[in-house]
Amino acid sequence: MPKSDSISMSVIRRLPRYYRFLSELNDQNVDKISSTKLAQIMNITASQVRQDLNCFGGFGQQGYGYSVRQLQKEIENILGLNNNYKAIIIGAGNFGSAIANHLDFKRLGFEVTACFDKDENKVGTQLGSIKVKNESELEIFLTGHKIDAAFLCIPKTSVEDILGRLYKLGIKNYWNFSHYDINAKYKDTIVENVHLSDNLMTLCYRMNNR
Amino acid sequence: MPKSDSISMSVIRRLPRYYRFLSELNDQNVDKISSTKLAQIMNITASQVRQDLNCFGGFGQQGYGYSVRQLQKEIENILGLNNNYKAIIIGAGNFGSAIANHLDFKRLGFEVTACFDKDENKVGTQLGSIKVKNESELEIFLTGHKIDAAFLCIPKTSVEDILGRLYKLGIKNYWNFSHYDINAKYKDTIVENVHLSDNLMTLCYRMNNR
DNA sequence: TAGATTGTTAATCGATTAACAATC
DNA sequence: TAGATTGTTAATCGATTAACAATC
Repeated sequence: MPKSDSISMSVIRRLPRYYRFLSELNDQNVDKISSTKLAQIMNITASQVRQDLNCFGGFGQQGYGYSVRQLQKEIENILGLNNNYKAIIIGAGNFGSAIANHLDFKRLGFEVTACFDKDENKVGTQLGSIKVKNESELEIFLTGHKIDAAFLCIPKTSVEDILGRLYKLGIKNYWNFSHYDINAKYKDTIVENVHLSDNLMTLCYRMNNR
Repeated sequence: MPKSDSISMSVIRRLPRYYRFLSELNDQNVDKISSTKLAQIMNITASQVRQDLNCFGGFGQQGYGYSVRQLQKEIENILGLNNNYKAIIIGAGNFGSAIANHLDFKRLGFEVTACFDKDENKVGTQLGSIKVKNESELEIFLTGHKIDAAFLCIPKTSVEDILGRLYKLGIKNYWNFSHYDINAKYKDTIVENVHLSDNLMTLCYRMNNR
């Protein structure tokens, strides 16, 4: 029963964190929790917890609190984690294999169905449970399969070309590990960027300005 | 000539992005730029550019703009990118090797001087230009070398133990790829977290709520 | 019913944008 | 000098926190 309209990005980016904490509480067989208690654990304010949750509906019960299990399920639905979106990984290098091997995509709303690389030496090798295909097969593959998103694990210099091909084939959702500004080029795309070097520079700043 | 006092995190997290764009402009031999032009390129407002930069000093010249080279250098200093902070990588798995092989630490303010793993099969192998040491050698190594930061590329379950050891040995700065809440346990640490799964869930939300 | 805790409105705080005087 | 563009103050906007009436 979403109230939505338009939820602010600040709220949205906190949802995965709520989900993590609720999953943990659920695993510990905690079955109810108040906004005050949850706020304490997460190190935020109770007001924020209630405001955030109420963007999507009244999941609590006055005088009682929230059902952990129910709230976890609600957020799971809000995030859309059971969509099983079909994704492909572009680039079977270190980052490609890092995410393929360590992330539990199923639980994050995705299923990775293929991986592509242009390096002949990588083609045919195994990336987690899937086999690396030659990048030249991209068009054939995407014509035959409905793919929802692409995870770009290639350097900025390689993005331009491959992005053009992916976009032409209808891919509009990207998880981007490069510094290429996808959204500037293609306005109707949804892009989440992972800027590791920006993150590391921020650490450097904070160390430098302790 | 820092004005500082206390710069907000919003501003700080934008600095690496300014630095990237300025480096690029500099590489293209652009030697002056106005806040309006820079804002255009970066897709933000000119007001924000001027406000942000003026947190640290008056780097521009009225009627002219900013010297690209000078501004890039200023931000480099603000970020502290020439500190050459000594860091160690904990975990020689996919993420450890991904960052070791793909990030140019020197240009990001760091130098990775060692890598540790508890897996006997990984010990002795090469990670980029450094050799993987056994985690049991941690204490000996850290007693002999002044290390400024640790990059944790291990799963949450392994963090507790190793973090206790690192903290005891005086390491207070962390780049953290796990979901372990370092700062909750050790208040006087500086921590930058990389929560890839949170990021991916956000992509899922945005696809689900297009 | 009394106690607890939500949902929601109002107050505060901080961040972004606009405006313009200072000045190169 | 006239034109351009900064540095900075003021206005606006949005996000967070506080307060409390509704209600389980």
